[in-house]
Amino acid sequence: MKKNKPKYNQIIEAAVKVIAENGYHASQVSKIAKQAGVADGTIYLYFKNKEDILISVFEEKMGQFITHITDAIQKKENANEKLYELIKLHFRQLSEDHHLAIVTQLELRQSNPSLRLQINNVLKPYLNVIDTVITEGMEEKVFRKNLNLRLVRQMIFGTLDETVTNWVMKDRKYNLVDLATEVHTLLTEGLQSK
Amino acid sequence: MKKNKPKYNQIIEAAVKVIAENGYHASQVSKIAKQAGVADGTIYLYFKNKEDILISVFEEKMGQFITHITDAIQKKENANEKLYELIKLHFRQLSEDHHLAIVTQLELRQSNPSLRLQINNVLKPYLNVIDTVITEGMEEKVFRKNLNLRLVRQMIFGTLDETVTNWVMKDRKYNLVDLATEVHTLLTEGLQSK
Amino acid sequence: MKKNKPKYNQIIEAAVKVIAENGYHASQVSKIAKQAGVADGTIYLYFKNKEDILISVFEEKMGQFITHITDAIQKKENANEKLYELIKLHFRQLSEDHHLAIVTQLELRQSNPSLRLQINNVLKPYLNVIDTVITEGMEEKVFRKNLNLRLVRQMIFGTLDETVTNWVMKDRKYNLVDLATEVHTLLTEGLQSK
Amino acid sequence: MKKNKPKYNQIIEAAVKVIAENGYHASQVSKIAKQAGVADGTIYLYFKNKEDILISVFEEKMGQFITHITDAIQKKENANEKLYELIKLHFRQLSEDHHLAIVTQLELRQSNPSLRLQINNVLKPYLNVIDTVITEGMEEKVFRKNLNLRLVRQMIFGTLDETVTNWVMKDRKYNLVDLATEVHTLLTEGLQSK
DNA sequence: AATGAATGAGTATTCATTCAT
DNA sequence: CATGAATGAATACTCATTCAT
Repeated sequence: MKKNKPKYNQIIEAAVKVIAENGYHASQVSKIAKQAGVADGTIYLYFKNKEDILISVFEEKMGQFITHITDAIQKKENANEKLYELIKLHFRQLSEDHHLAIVTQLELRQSNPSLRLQINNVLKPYLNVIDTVITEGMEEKVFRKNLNLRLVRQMIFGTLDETVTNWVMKDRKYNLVDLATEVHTLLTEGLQSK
Repeated sequence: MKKNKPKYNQIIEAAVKVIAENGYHASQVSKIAKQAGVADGTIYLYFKNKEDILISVFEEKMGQFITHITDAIQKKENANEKLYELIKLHFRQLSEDHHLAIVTQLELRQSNPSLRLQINNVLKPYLNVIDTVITEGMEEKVFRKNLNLRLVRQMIFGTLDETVTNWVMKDRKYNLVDLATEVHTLLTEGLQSK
Repeated sequence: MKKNKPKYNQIIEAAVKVIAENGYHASQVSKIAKQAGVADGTIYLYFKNKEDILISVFEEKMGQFITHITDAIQKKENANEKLYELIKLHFRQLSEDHHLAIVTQLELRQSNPSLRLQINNVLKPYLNVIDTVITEGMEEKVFRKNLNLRLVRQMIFGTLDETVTNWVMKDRKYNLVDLATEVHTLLTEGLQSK
Repeated sequence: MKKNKPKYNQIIEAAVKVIAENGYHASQVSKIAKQAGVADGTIYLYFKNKEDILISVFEEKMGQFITHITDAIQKKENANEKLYELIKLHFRQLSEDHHLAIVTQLELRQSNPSLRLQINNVLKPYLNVIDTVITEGMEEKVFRKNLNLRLVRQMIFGTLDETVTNWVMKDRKYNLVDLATEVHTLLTEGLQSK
C-alpha cells in the first residue's frame, strides 16, 4: 500500500507545512515537492493531482484525529464524560499541531465545492462519533430524551469549530485546551440560570 | 456617497446573483459586469478591485441583516426572548434570500484569508449584538452569571452558522425557521436532563 | 467580422513566419504573440486556442490560393489548358511564399489527427476544383471518358504535392515553376511512348 | 547484431501495434514497453532513444516491403509489367498489414522534420527501385525517352502514396489492390484521349 | 542483462485590471 | 461618466530518459 512508502508521508507532511506557512493559494506543487525533497514529477507517482494531495492530507490527519478520540472516549463510563473527553481531545490535538489547525480551520475552507464535498465525507466518521455519544447520553438518561440528533450534532460541532477557528485567527494567543471545561458546561447546562 | 448611485447597487445585486449561481471561482468580473449591464471598466469606477465588490456585497447585506435583527429584539422584554428573536430572524432572513444564503455560507468562505479578515470585521457588529443579549441576560439573571462572554458568543454563532450551512448544503430541503425553537431550547437549557 | 481587424491578420502572418522559421513544435503561442507585436492574451481575443490559429492560417492562405487558381482557370478555354494553369499556379504560389510552402508541406503535417481532419476540410474546395477540371475534360473529350474521378484527382494532387514537398526538402534549390510544363505533359500523356 | 535479439523484434512489433492503435502522440515509451512485456529501461538497451524506435520500425518494415517488391519485379520481363507489379505489391502489402498502413500513412507523418529526414533515407532504396524501372522502361523504349527521372518518380510515388493515404483515411472501406490496374493505366497512358 | 522509481524541463491559457477614446 | 480592447503574470502536469540495484 502506498501509505507505507516513505515518500508518500514525506509529501503529506511537506504539504501541511507549506500550506500552513504560505496559504492554500500560494502552495504550488513545486513548492511542496521542494519541501518534501523530491522532484515535482515524483508527486504524481503518489497522488493523482494537486487536489488529491489536499484530500489525502485531510484523510490522513483526520483519520488519526478520529481514531485517537474514538479510542479515548471508549474508556469513559458515561456520555457526559465522553463528551468532555471529545471536546478536550478535539482542542488538544489541534493545539499540538498548529500547522494542522491552520490548514483545517482556514486554508482548506477556500477549496472549491468538489473538494469540500470530499472533505465532508472525511468528516462523516467524526460526526458519527458525536452522534453516538449523544444517542448514548439519551439512553443513559444523562441527556434529555427527544433531542434532535442533527441539531445537537450541529451545536456541538459548530461550537467546537467556531471556538478553534477564533483561536487560530487570534494567532493562538491563549490556551485552547483550558476552555474545554467551560465549553462542556455550556453545552450540557446551557445558558439559563437555575 | 457612492451608495446613492444606482449603478453601485446594480453591481452589488448582480454580484450576489452571479456568485450564487456560478460559484465564487466562476464569478469573473466580466460576468458580474454583464449581469449588471455595465462595461467591465465601469466596475472600477465604483469598486477598488474585485475583493472590494465582495466585501461590499457582504457589508450591504449584513448591514440590513443586522439592522433588522437589532430593531426587532429591542422590542423584546428580556434576554431570553431577544435570543429567540435573534435566532428566528437569523434563520428567516437567510431562508428568504437563498442567493444570499449560498453566498455567505458557501461561496464567500472560499475567499483568501485577507478577505475573510475583512468579512470578520463586517460581522463584528452582529457579534456585538449577541454579546449585548448575553450580558443583558446575565444582568437580568435570566442567564447564569459568570458566563464566558466570548465562549458563549462562539457557541451561539457557531451553532447558528453550522445549522444554516448544513441546511444550505442539504439544498434547503427542510424548513429552517421551524428549527428556531429547538435551537433556542438547546442553547438555553443545554443537553442535560434535569 | 474579425477578419477585418488588423490584429487578426497580424497574428496570422506572424504565425506563418514563426512556424516556418522555428518549426511547428517550437512555435509557442508567446513567440507568435511577440512576432505579431501583441500580448499573449490578445491572441485569445481572436483565436479560440493554439490549434485555431493553425487552422485559421491554413484557411486564410488556402482560401486565397484556391480563389486565385479558380479565377485564373475560368479564363482558359479547355480542360487541358485549365489543368496546365492549375499546375503552374499551384507551383507559383508556393514558390512565391516560401514560408507558406514550408508550413503547408512540412510543419502542418505533424499535427494531430483532429487538426488534420479540419485541414482536409479546407482542402476540399481545391480538390473540387480539380474534379471540375477533370469532368470538363471528359465532357470535352480532351480527356478519356470513363476516368475514375477519385483516382485521377489523387494522381494529380499526389503528384503536385510530392513535387512541392521534394522541392521544399531540397531547400528550394531549383525553380519549381519551370517544372509545370513537364508535369502537365506527364499527367496528360503518361509514361508510354507512342 | 542486435536484430537477432528476440526483445529487439518484440519491441518493434509492440511499437507498430501501439502506434497504430493509439496514434503517434499517445504512444509513450512506457506503453510500448508494457506491450512488449519489458521494463521501460530495457527499451534503452536496444534503442538509443524514442526516435530510434520509430526509425527502426520503419527500417525493418520498409526493408521487407522493398525486398518483396524488388524480388517480384525481377521476374517480370519489361518495365511496364514491372511497374504494374510494383503498384500491385505496394497496395497489397499495405492492405495486408493495416497497422503498418496506419503507421506509415498517418502516424509517422506527425513526427518532427528531423525524424522525417531519416525516414526519407529509409525510403531511398524504394525510390531507387522506381528509378530503375523508369530507366529500364526508357531503354526498352516502352516509356518515352527523355523522361525527367525525378519528376516521374515523384508522380509515381506521389500517386501511390496519396491513393493509399486516402484509402486509410476512408477507413479502408474499399479494396485497394483492385485499383492497381487503373492506376497503372493512368500513369502510363495519362489523361488524354487518343 | 533487466528493472522501474525517480527525475525535471517545458507551455497553453485565464482573467483582474488599465487607459485611450 | 462610461467603455471594452488590450494586457501579461502565473502554474499544474507529462513523459523521455537515467541509474542504483
